[in-house]
Amino acid sequence: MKKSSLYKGCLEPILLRLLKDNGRMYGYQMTQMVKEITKGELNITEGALYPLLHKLEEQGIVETETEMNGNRMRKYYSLTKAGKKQTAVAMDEMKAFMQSLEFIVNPKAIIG
Amino acid sequence: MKKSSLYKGCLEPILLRLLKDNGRMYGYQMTQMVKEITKGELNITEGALYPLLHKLEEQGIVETETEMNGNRMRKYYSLTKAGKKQTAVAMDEMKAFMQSLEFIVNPKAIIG
DNA sequence: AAATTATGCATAATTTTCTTATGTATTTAG
DNA sequence: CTAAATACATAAGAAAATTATGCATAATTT
Repeated sequence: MKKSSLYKGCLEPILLRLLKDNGRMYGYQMTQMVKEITKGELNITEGALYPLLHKLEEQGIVETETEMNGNRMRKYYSLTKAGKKQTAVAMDEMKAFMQSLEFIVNPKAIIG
Repeated sequence: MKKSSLYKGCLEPILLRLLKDNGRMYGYQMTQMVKEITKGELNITEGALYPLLHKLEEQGIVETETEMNGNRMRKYYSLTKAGKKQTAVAMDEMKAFMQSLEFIVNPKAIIG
């Protein structure tokens, strides 16, 4: 098993958390921030990131603004009103998920 | 996003933890125990469980003994020596994974 | 000055991992 | 006596990632 396979399925809540905390971010920035926060544990690949961001935009969860930084394009993403509601739900689900997996890292938790 | 998608990639460490703690288990028993531990949060489907168990056996991580319980078959799985080593590694990875995702459920953790 | 790395987006092909559906068979509960 | 639970297995399909590829500019290294 690849270590990275653990993150499968968690990318969406990760992105929602970033946008919730930082308001407005562009894709590359998200990859760098996650790398920093997780101390290199998680490196989001572009092939996973961009298609997901596009899906979230289609679903009306995020909206975009494209800006030029010198000659380079940046596409900024931010949560819509609906996206903020969805994020709250996702955070609750994530919390429940983490708690239900506690027994793996701390098996004694199920005894006491 | 389906709630259950969060668990993607986590099934293998879950099974390894169960076998580590309980020594010897059969498939159906694993599904029931996980359902109980997670208070119904996680229901392992047979289509995910059995193929994975077979893969782990091929890889020499688990070994099996088939027993008859009345007229019904039970296929018991237990960790091999190599499987125990692999489990220790997997538990460490799982711990790192959970910690690196802490910021999602508890964003203030990255400040203090 | 040239080459490499970093920044920044995007998509296609493939793989991994799961869900859903199907199949077989015995036991228990209503 | 029928439905649900127990117990295994596999195939078809979907979901979500990795890997590979492509384009382009900026900064850094050699």
